[in-house]
Amino acid sequence: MGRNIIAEEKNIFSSFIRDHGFKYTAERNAIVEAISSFKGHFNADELFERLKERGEEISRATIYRSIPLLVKSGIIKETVRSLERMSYESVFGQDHHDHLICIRCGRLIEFKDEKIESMQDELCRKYNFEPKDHWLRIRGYCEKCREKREPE
Amino acid sequence: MGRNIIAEEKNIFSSFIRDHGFKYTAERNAIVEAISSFKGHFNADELFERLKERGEEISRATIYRSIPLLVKSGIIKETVRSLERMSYESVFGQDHHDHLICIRCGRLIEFKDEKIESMQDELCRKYNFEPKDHWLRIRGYCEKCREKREPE
DNA sequence: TTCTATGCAAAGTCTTTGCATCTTA
DNA sequence: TAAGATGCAAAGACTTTGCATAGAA
Repeated sequence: MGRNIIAEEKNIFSSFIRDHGFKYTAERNAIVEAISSFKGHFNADELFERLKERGEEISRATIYRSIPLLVKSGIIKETVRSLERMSYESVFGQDHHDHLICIRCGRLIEFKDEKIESMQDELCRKYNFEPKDHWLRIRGYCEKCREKREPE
Repeated sequence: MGRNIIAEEKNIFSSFIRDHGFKYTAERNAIVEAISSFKGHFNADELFERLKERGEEISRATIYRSIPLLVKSGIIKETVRSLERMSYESVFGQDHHDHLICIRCGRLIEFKDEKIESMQDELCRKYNFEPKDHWLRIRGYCEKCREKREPE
């Protein structure tokens, strides 16, 4: 992986673990590395499989137990959960983006809009709220589906 | 229930059903009525219980089978409850709003920002996307928690 | 009458948990 | 050595599905 963020992620996670009196195990280390190898979203099962590909047989129980820690440490965050299962993405090393989701064909269009983001910041100031993360999904009909729109 | 939207919801749903060659059953009617009685979010189980309270014993299978139809007909939409199970809300009879969510104390601040919404519309035009609905969540620290911030 | 809907129970999918064993600090 | 962590397998929570029967159009 070309991302040199791995070191940062490892640092953050291992500090988090130790600061809370937990233990930084080989499994947890492998999990952070595997997470860093994802470019986009992943779910618990995909993480399990990725670890397997990398020769690390870590039980699903451990994966599931590690996810809340990863989220709390700040290196991953929850992402879209439409009809699908919960999925996650790295907080570092990726451009933030939001989603347009087509109701009909399920197509997912990623976008990033600076103007919307700066208005969000402005809104937060109004509420004296310190934003850490945000999540915008717009559901509707994509270009291709606008015409032929009918329930499947 | 004070909402006189029930008639509208029933109309929309029954039209949807009949337009697609399905059948408008007593169960489906009871389900629309129960949905109209919710003020906010609800999930499949809460819908089941609400029906029971109203003296309608409708099987969970039927509830689950009806939800996609309700969504497609446009009278309810998915909403978000973070780590919890999927939940829904009525499309009518409620003000749309988005959320600021405090990471520390869980406080939920509702807001509506016309400027952000109109920029979303503009963005959709750029992608030739026809928006039907959107969700914006901003996670961070609320006024009260900004100072005393510490991981739980 | 025909085609769809319902309920039941069984099966599925995803996630969590108890417990014995192993590991980190 | 003590407090945690892991893996396994079993249990849970939520949702979907096959099938026989009931019901709407």
